[in-house]
Amino acid sequence: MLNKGAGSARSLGQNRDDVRQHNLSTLLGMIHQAGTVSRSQLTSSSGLNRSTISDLVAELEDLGLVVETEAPAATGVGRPSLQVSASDSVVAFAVNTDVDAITVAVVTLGGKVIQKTRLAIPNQPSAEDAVNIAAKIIAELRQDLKPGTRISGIGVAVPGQVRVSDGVVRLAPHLNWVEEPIGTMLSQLTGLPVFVDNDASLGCVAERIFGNAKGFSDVVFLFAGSGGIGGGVVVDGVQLRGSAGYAGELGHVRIATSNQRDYSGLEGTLEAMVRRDDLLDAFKLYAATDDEVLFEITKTAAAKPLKVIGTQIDYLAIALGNFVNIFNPQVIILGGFLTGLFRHDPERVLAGLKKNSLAAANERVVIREGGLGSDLLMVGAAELPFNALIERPSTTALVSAKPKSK
Amino acid sequence: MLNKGAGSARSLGQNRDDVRQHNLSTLLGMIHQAGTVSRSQLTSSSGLNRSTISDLVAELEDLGLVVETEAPAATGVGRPSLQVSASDSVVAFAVNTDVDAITVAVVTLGGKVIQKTRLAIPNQPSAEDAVNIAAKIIAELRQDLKPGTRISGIGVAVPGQVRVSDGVVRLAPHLNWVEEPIGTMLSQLTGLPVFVDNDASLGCVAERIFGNAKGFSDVVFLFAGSGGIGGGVVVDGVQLRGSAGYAGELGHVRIATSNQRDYSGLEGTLEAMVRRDDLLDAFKLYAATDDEVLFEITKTAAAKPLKVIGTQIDYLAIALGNFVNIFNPQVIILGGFLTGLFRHDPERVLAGLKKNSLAAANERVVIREGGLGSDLLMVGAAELPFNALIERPSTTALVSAKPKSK
DNA sequence: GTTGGTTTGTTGCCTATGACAACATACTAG
DNA sequence: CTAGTATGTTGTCATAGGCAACAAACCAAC
Repeated sequence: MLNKGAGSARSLGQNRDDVRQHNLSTLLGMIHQAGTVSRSQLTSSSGLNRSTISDLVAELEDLGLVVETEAPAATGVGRPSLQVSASDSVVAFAVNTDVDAITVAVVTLGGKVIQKTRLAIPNQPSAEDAVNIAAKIIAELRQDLKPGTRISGIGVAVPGQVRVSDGVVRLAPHLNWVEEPIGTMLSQLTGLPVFVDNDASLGCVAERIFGNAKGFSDVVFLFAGSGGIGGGVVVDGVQLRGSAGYAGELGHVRIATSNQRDYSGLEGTLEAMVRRDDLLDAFKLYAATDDEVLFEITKTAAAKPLKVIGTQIDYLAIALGNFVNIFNPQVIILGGFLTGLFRHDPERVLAGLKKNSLAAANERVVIREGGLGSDLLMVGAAELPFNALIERPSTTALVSAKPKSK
Repeated sequence: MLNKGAGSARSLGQNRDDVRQHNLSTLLGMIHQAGTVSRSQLTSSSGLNRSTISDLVAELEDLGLVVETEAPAATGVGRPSLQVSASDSVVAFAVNTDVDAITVAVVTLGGKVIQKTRLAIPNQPSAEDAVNIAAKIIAELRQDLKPGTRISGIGVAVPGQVRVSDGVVRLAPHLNWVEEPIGTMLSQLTGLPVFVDNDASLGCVAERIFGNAKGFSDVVFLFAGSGGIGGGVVVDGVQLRGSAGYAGELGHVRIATSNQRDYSGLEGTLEAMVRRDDLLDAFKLYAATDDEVLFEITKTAAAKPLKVIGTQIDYLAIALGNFVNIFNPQVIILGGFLTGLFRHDPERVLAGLKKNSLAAANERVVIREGGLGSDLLMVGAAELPFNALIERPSTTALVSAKPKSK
């Protein structure tokens, strides 16, 4: 029942049946991303004929994936176009196994988080504990789902390196997990398809589809929290995964000659030079929520913290310069306390970025804060099972919410 | 007549006609890459039906793009399959505008270099000079083409940052070119479609299709010469280009805290820390061919050069570690004098790579030397017009070799 | 040589699906 | 209420890949 990650099917020969699948997939993807679109919009942006759209949408409706509704507010000349929405009765579970808590959410195909449960955990949970807790919460949430709801699967965001193909966590330093096959474990407990990926990659996915990177084809995403710095990259509209799914480890890119180490033991990396703990030390805070850190970074006027912040901004700018030279993105999304560094002195970040990258590559790049807040990872994780569904709308099996009460 | 670079058509809706185009394109791509394949191989690797392959190949033959021949040496049971080859009468011109010479070649659709002319230039040529010289050589080579030969266009490899979309060289430090629209210029002189790209990116393309990265979907390519260090990346089978075509500037990635600058003025970058001139100094050579440098690096036993070489190896390893963390490639291809550094002490390179990257990401990566030698850039540059042709086999116009002698 | 087995090429027919055109429908504008 | 416009619906058509049957070209064994 364990599923492969969003695969990268190289385009070979194309049977005629594939056309239908491709078009269904494309339409469902558009509807998923937009939440609600009119049929005429689908017609123009897909380039297909009106009658074809009609037929395809009808098939998606038969599959129970989308819902058609009358035009709500009639505006403009001509007959109002029918609105097509992703069905709210198709959902995915999103799981985030963090150091201090396990969060589970129910996300609809339209991208809305309709339920969220966060269970604080005293200490580093073992993989087994984490999976058991997640399975328990999922079972409870599953009871509360409306009748008729169907589940496409479970997406898990893990702060560590994940072999996407089979859902094995290779190394999660903060959780102290090594070679944990949590995909298989969770799949066995729940009977649902499970997909696992790195948390930052999923944050990137979420920002690209529903957040501040929406509509961009080349995106660099950086997120910094208590667990270090993670990254995600979208290249030409596709999430960067690499040959085994470990690509995009932007926090572990070496940018300085230093023996400071990051949480994975690498020297002089972005994660080693830009540390939340160093900020807390400077603020003389010994524990703080992310919001408190953000507030302090933005507002502080004391000399010592300002120096630390300045140093971190400069290192961040070096890393951003590297990423601009490597990826030539349209937009860079910053999340976590990197948002604070950017807010503190945007000009310094931009100046450093320019200094550390080629003029041609940096001339159009824009830096933005992330736009999804606390739902970021939930939305991103849910994309994993949804992607599988969108890739094969007519053949992907959905699981009924309440198997017993048939 | 100027053409856009190998575009990244996001897959929208698909008309039924597109299927035929897609399949023609896929087959022509396979034939181009293989040089010669049997029809049965095409059948199995495309997944299409025998009869469909028959029909498609016939269409490609009608278009004059491929040639079918009887099975040469009958081997194995069963009826021998017809062999399909890329037509030798379809060619592209490849141009490389380097600091000290302009090279022009004629490359066949099968990837063979059938003519090559290298004209040494005393000093940095202006863009205008370079284009005029290239146009002149192209005109001469065009005279010598066999009657019936058709030209798909011109591909130009430039050591600098190129806006691929319209063939403008934004900055080529060694040539001292700024904002030179050489694509348009050369197109006007020759009447042929012109495509321009960065030389290292094209080297990567060449290695991926015909060289030591053949068959890999995730490749990092690094080339070092007298002009500095350039890079190219293949992600999931697709060349990394970025939003405007400047991606893959791997030589300008900052890896050290240093005020040494590279040729583009950036501090502490790979290109700044791994310099050919530093090696020449250590060898007490004041001018040397690439082969001489390679020989010295591999063979030297003197203390001072050994130290320089060791330092450069360590910096190279840091950069490679970064690229492994970022791209999780299957293979890294080294070209130019980086080949020498690798040959000098492969274990040191590999150890440094491991030290500077995550275990999960580096566990399967392989480092190889480039396999194409002096034809590298010619083959790579020719890929630009060929790619345009392969993308649209039935609608891309080919130009006759001798327009006058009609 | 002959026969059987195997693989591939060719041919004619079938089917699925997107395009198209004609018509119906639902809105705005005046 | 009429004209104009944009969209949905329906039936027909054309196209291209699948398929099955047959032919062709090879090998192996006797």
